[in-house]
Amino acid sequence: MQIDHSPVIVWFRRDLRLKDNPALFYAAGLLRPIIPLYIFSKGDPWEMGEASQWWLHHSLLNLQKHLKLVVRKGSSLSVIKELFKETGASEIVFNCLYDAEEEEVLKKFPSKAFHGGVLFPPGSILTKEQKPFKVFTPFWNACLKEKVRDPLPLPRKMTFFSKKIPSLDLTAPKGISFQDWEPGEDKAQAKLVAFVKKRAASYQKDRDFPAIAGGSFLSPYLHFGEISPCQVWDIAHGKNAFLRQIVWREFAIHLLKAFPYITHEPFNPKFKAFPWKKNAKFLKAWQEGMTGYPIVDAGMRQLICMGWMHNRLRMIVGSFLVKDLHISWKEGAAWFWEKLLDADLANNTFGWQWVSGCGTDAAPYFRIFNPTLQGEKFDPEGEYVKKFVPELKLLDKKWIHKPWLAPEDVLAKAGIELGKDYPLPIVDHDQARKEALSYLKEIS
DNA sequence: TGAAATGTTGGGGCG
DNA sequence: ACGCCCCAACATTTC
Repeated sequence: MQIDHSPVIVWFRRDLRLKDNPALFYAAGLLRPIIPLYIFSKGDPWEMGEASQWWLHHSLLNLQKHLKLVVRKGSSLSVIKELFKETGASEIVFNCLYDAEEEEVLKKFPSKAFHGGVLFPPGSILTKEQKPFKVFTPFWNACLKEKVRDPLPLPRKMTFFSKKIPSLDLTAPKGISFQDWEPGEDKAQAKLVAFVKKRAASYQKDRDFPAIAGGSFLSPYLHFGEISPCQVWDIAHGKNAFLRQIVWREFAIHLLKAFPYITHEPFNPKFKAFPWKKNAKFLKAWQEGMTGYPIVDAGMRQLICMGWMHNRLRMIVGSFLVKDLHISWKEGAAWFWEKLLDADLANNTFGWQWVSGCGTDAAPYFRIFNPTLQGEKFDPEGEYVKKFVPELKLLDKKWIHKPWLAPEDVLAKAGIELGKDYPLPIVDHDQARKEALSYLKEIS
């Protein structure tokens, strides 16, 4: 019998790990030379934002330590075609992202796709009527009834294609760096273990308070596949408050697969008529964290300096953009896409449609966050605000979430002149809220 | 994973 | 002691 020694291409995308990587595990099991490939895909309509590019760069460097990664640039289809020709490869394998590109690859090349990045393949969790779930809780309950696959170990033996073939050098994106983060599979694993051991038990209690490091900080690792949801499920078994969040991610992925248009259109068609405002000045103030509402500004500034924002703040700043400034959720989604290390098309789209009330299982439109009350409830000491809005550092906690109401002498003592050291509110929340509610009436 | 507006109740001040 | 009123505290409805 003739033994097949032709190489097999493992196409890495957002599964930048060795453990629990079904495509890689399969390829290793073939006992044929592996060509690990990464493509900087040109012409991608969702090209990565600057923060994500930084993360990706470091993740690829990390992956390169363990594999002979071939790095190319171009359209994925032509790069793959070229590589088949150059190497005599007989097959390409990958983990699905459920995008249009991979469907083309499946059609055009001998290939095999795996569901390495999800708990369950999109389309496999359905209602009794065999339709996608549109409400989270029933989806969650349905997931709990299913068995999540066990994580795969490291492939025991991998042989890499030995012939030298062209590969681009990785170059760091310029002028950007985040010290709070360490990309890489090992770090992801360590973070998960530390979280489950030390903080998962108090997650439910702590998760809403941005001054407390109550979360897992796994989102960028999950986005780039340095850790898989199955690994999380396995280790965090039974920690349901936390696992719910993993299932929100799953829910968003399944929804985007079922309704791909939601990246650019509201799921609820009534919202097509919403009179969104174009206001460059307000948008800029929001982006820079200069709205005059301390909790909003703290969140927006955390995003810029950390490439990440606390979940509670994502809701608050989202609500503010959409319901106080009346600017479209798409502008918010675009800014998050640019600035988040964990920017994820499914999560980002879902989150923004949720907060603006036009999505599936969305917050009802009239559920409008009051930035002052949210601040007082979830950052009662003002620690979070003071960390990211240092010009308010000396202000008493009584006024920290509403400096425009503070008496003159209190402001003077804290060294703050409103309108100079820190902005006055760019809109009046109460009035903006009423305006938003009247727009709702118009469209419903 | 909200908050404002409106309704209800009950304690206490006061004539 | 009694009724009246005020309003805080809580509950319900509405957006």
